[in-house]
Amino acid sequence: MSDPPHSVDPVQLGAYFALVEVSSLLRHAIEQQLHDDAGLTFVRFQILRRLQLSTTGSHRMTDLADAIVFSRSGLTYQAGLLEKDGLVVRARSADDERGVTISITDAGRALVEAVLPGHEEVVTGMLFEPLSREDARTLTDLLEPVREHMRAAPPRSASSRRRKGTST
Amino acid sequence: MSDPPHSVDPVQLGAYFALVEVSSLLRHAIEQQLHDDAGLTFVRFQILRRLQLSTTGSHRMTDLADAIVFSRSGLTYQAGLLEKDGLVVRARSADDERGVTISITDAGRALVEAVLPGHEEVVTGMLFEPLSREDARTLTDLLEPVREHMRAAPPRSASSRRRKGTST
DNA sequence: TATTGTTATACTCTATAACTATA
DNA sequence: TATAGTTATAGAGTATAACAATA
Repeated sequence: MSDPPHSVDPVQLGAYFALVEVSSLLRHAIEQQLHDDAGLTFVRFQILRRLQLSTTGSHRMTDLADAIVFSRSGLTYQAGLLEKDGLVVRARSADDERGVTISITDAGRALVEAVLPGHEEVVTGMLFEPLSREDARTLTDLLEPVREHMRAAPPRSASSRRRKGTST
Repeated sequence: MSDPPHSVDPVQLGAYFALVEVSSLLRHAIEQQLHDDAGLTFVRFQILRRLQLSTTGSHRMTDLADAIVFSRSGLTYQAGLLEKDGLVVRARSADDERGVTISITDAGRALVEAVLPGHEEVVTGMLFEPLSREDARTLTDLLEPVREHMRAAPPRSASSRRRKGTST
């Protein structure tokens, strides 16, 4: 019972548990702050933030879905909510008539700007209070390769469609 | 426009983004593996794992809810599902007649044991492939204080029973 | 009176499959 | 035929508030 065939590195296990717990607690706190301050969910905030960080303020729907690990229909749903509030706009892509380009509006930018301070306050207070700046850098250095590694493996939102009816 | 009143440490910001993205991607992958291999959600798996790790194989409901950052009603719901499948049992606490003690069953332990290898495979493959053992230890060393710090702050989910040392 | 856990409810979110249109 | 996005649908999960029982 306590000696299963799979010998796990306890160090890894500890890191994994800590990561899960920390991100879970952080996520909860963020979710609440965003909700209270701007009526935003974390998902919608992420969408807005991604758009805002983009040079063009725009993204292709599928790309965005991939970036946030979402099904396309899920993104359509969230985009609909954001659009209804005037925070984003959708339009057919210029280069590809099949595509849809979602763009952040001025109101969207303003909202992000308005929430950011409180958002960062939560993040700073919860995540970085016990960490030095150097620690933060170390954390990034550790997680950045992991992120790239995870992104390299393609759990794409589009792949689900491909693997499905493709008996051909 | 590029000089808002809130000056954020870009290093911290990077660490935060990386953490969010990594944990999100990891969570998705885990969720899928647990579902495919055992029909478990991440939340239910966490409940079982917590119980299994406990010396007694048991926990008080509220304690468990706190541990997993859940509302008590949410835990009641999940516990109901687990109990229906014979993976846990609930009984009135011996010392406190108001309380309920939830315990993992043999079937529950067996299921956890059965899923663990695949689970760890996912975690190892996604999270630790780009990390050395030393990196993993560093990661833990960074996140452990954060976890404790977060735990020290009053959890929002437990607001209804927040009278710890406050007021009165 | 405060706390524990459950219930009832209402709501949000997510994924799947079918559908339209473009490539 | 394959891809991009939407829609319809259906199910799961969560929190809140009211409630019963115990401290």
